[in-house]
Amino acid sequence: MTLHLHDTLRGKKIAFEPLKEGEVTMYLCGPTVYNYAHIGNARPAVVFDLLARLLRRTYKLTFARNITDVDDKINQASIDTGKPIEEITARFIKAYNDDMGMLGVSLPDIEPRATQHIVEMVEIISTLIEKEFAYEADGHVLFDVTANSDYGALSKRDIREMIAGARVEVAPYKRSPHDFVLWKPSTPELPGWDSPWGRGRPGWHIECSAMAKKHLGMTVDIHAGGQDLVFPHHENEMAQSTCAHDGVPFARYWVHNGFLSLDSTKMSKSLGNVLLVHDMVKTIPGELIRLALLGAHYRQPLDWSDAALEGARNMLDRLYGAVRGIEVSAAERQSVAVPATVIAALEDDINSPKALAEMFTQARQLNKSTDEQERHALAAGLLAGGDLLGIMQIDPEDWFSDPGSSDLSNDEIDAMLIQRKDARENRDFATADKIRDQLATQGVTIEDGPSGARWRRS
RNA sequence: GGCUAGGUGGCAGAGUGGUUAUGCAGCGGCCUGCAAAGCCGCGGACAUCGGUUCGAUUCCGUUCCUAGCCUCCA
Repeated sequence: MTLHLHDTLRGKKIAFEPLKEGEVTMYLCGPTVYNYAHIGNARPAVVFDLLARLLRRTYKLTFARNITDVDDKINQASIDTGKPIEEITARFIKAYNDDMGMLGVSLPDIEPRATQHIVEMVEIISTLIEKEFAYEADGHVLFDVTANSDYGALSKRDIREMIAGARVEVAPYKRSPHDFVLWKPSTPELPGWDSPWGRGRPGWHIECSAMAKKHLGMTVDIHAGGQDLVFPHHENEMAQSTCAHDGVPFARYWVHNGFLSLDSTKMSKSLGNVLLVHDMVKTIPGELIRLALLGAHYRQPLDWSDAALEGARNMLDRLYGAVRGIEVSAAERQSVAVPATVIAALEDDINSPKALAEMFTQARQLNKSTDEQERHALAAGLLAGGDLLGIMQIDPEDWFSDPGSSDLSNDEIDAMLIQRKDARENRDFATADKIRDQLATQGVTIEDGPSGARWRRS
């Protein structure tokens, strides 16, 4: 099985072939840095981090994830807080990378910022005007959607129908209601750059076209993002780029992740149900959040809840439980093969739930086996699979003994276990069970095995 | 209203034109001093109504429902 991806433009799953043999370029629409990332923002970061890991196994990958650091919301945040824009963006870029890092998301190869690509944006806009795909009106430069016959292909929309159903008041300077802004004037107090059309700032969509071209070339292999970006953002990017490049395709595969809801409702600030990753990682292990995000297929809707998190914890308990007590060196887990079934599942359009199911199948084989050599090999494979998925990244003992907010220390637990061991050896089961019950009330479970007792927190 | 994606067992969540998902929960058994963990086994599902077919949860169409988009948004 080779990698297959669901391509939004073609509307089906397609065998993946990069433009250049052995090399892949991928562009992901990253954050607008005016606030902390919430759990919904984390989904594409995690999903496409997994895709990047998968691609790096077989290709030389160049992965770009942009930063939108010029935007009305950022301007508003600056006005609201009285802090300079640069201070706000710098702070939230760092927070974003730190928070995503806690979820096992690696940094991309390139992290281009919009404000550092104004020249390239102006260049594309000029080209579009020259080729008569764009026009200047009332200080703005707008893209003329009627000049692009393919407009609407990505989001499967018909411009004529859209015009009929338009709900928004149309700016008077637009020739057609769906023409979108490439460049707009800026006021003296807002960020702005000199351009052939006066001092102004870019529209939202143009940055991705400019940065993708500069860093990855006219055609990227994979363009990724959230489903909500399909229209208008990606539709517009595609229109700009293909028109500026005389029809050269902009992206070979468009992949979009589904939405995340929170307890079956949309996350929104007005409802006050926004979960920030920055806060969550203070009390929840990052890889637990990551696993919960990978628990559903990336294109499916995912409902975030305590139950979902609980389910992920059970899964990690089972996986860690399987490899617990088996020593696998770091060098070994790096060199050993990831189970083929896990790879196959992931190569089938990033089917992470299937991949996890295969991990459990291997875990059961491991639990079943009494042959130490076989157990060791299965554990190593399981850990290698964990490395690919970005889970099982800590020592199993630490996983099961993390004191968290408990006021009972690990040493105290060990001491109680020694007392219990003595009691058991004297066949004083009443005392032994009393100790076990006492620990149970504090969330510690004892597991007696052939090589003595071990414990875990639940 | 339009477009897109969905509706699977108690819950989560894959998949398939005829045979086991997987995890949690439940039931029975093994193991254990008793438990826990683990192992073995069991039950239980494919929204609705039609159609195609020897046979459909899987393909086609209807209806109902849900989510996203159509305006900034992962």
